[in-house]
Amino acid sequence: MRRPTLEAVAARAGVSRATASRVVNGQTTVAPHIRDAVQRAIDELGYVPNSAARSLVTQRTDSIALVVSEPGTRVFSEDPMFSTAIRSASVALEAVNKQVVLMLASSAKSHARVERYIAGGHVDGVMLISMHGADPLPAALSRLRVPVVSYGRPAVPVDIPYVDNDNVGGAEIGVRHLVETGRRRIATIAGPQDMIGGQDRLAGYRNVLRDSDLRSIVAIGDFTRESGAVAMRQLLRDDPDLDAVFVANDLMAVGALQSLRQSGRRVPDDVAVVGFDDIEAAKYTEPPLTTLRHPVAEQATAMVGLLLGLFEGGPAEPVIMPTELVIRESA
Amino acid sequence: MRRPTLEAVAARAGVSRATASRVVNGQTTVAPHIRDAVQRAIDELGYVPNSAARSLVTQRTDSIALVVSEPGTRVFSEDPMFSTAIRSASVALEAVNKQVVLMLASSAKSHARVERYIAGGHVDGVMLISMHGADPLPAALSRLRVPVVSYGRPAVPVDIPYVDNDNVGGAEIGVRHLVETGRRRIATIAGPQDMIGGQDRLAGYRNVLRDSDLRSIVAIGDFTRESGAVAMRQLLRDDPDLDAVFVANDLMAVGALQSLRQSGRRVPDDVAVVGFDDIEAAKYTEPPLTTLRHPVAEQATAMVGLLLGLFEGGPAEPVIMPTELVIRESA
DNA sequence: ATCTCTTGAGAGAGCGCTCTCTCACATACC
DNA sequence: GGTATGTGAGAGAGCGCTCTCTCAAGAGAT
Repeated sequence: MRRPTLEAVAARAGVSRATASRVVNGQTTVAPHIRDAVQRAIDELGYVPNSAARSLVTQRTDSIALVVSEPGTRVFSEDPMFSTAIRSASVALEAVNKQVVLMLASSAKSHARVERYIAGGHVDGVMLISMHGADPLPAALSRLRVPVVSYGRPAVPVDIPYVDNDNVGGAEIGVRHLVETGRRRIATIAGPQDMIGGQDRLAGYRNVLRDSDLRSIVAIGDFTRESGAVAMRQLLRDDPDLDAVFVANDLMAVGALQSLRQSGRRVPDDVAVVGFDDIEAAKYTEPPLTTLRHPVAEQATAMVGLLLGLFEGGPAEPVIMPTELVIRESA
Repeated sequence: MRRPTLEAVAARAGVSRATASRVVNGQTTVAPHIRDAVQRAIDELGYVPNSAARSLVTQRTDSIALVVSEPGTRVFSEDPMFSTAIRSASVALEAVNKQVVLMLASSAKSHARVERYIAGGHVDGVMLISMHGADPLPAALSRLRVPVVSYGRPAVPVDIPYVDNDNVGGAEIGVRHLVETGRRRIATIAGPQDMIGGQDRLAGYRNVLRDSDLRSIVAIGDFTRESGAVAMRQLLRDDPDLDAVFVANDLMAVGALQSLRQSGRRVPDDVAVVGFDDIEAAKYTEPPLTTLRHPVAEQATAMVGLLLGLFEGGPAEPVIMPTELVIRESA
């Protein structure tokens, strides 16, 4: 016993398939009593349209690919930015009845897979989350003439609308806060330099130090807690007298705090720490973390809006969200 | 200019559509030189099969719904268990060329949406993650005769194979560790009692205390950091002399540690703390958290195996994964 | 040389739906 | 009363694919 078809509904209601289709798709050119009869048949049979058949003829799938170009397995699982963005985007898409197809693209092999899948017309549009600079995906997808939007500015200049926060400006605010509270040896733990976020936040740090005639002290991490801990130890070796550190994301800041504790430094008395992202965990560190907040959920929602706009044929401008300093106890 | 069809490939290769289809689907009953000709046509045209047309006739979609019945918005974003499970399941499914359709089911409204979608035959199978006890979804889906597996034992006794860890046993190990290290006033911060994990871990705690003739001191949280902090404050008010607390997940343990710090308690000297899950953050708390580890990634992979087994018609037994005590500094 | 059997390839139906085209009928206008 | 104008409903094509059925050609058996 298979699922009922539109044919069955039409037969039961005593109308043609075309009329049944009209009712299913909410067209208004159906007389009320006929509409009711069809509706009753639908309810009685438990009819649900076959999506494959529908998208075969409409050439739409009502699905959106959410492609996560994850930098590494650890970050995806641990960094709440990802889940928050995925969650918000999902909710926004569900609100307009689009399905979310989640694709993880970590290796070159999976890149090919994603590309093939998108090319296969399985989805109406693509949302790209957080790719590395060398990521060939944005360019490849943009070539496929599929509507694509990106969470975070693509590293390669490619014609894809995106939503991002003001990474440079945010970093400047954070570092300036350290300068203004009297810190003089301000180091930074930067993010990976093949990621736009990593580059921009480092640029913001450098901008402020240059203006203040302070020396820059840089260690590079990869946005994981572990790398933050390692980088902090290295910074302390390089310059034991540093009195502040701007960390490019909160996850690394958590690791940095641990290293500072292990080295006997008091935060913020000996060393002030400023993070970036304002993840939930930032409230629970010892001491609670001063950090830069940006509206991840709103960014994801805006990204959905951008994509929907693309469907309507509208030209889509990049959206930049503001960044705000949240002062807690670490700086 | 639209995408090339099988028709076009066949024409270019000078064969029939049927033969082209045979090559695309890797059937062996095609002479080598014809197969090569078709393959060349495919490459030249950049042909990709239309999935809608294919699944219309095969009645398969090669997609799996990953339904996350999230307890609350915060947990999904913050608890790395979710992202780890989602990630591992995705990877395992991609390995067998199945697509992952991510669906969040938080409200009753979205439950209906999910049910309709599944009923619509959009997917070949369903993986359910972490539902509440009152969740009607497992029963509803099982009624739809769609293959369903669950991450975590369903609260309602329903015929769905699942993968879980030994929550009761794990909790017992954790609490026994506290007893054996001389703690006498052992409280617990339990998880939500409408979740199986919440219930079972509390049951494990109670089992050990009963055997040891110790009094149980219980506060209930909802698996968020915040609720852990609140619950800990409450426990300290109720029984200022408690010397240990077993917390039903690490996220709440992080909150509990903060409350303990704020109340001036030293950990583990005054109060020992044992968590559950061994999330990455557990290594970075002050002090690092003693907790119970279970293999989330492996569980997710096993769940995929379970579902694939269901497709083959195999009867599927529940899989229970072991839990292991990781001793750090908090207990 | 005739018949059977295997192998490779084509013809064509049909999966379930949408949507254009067509037409019957009712209403309005001169 | 005849023509123009709507309006509601049906007929039927066709979306791109798979898969069964059919058949031609060659190999092997008698």
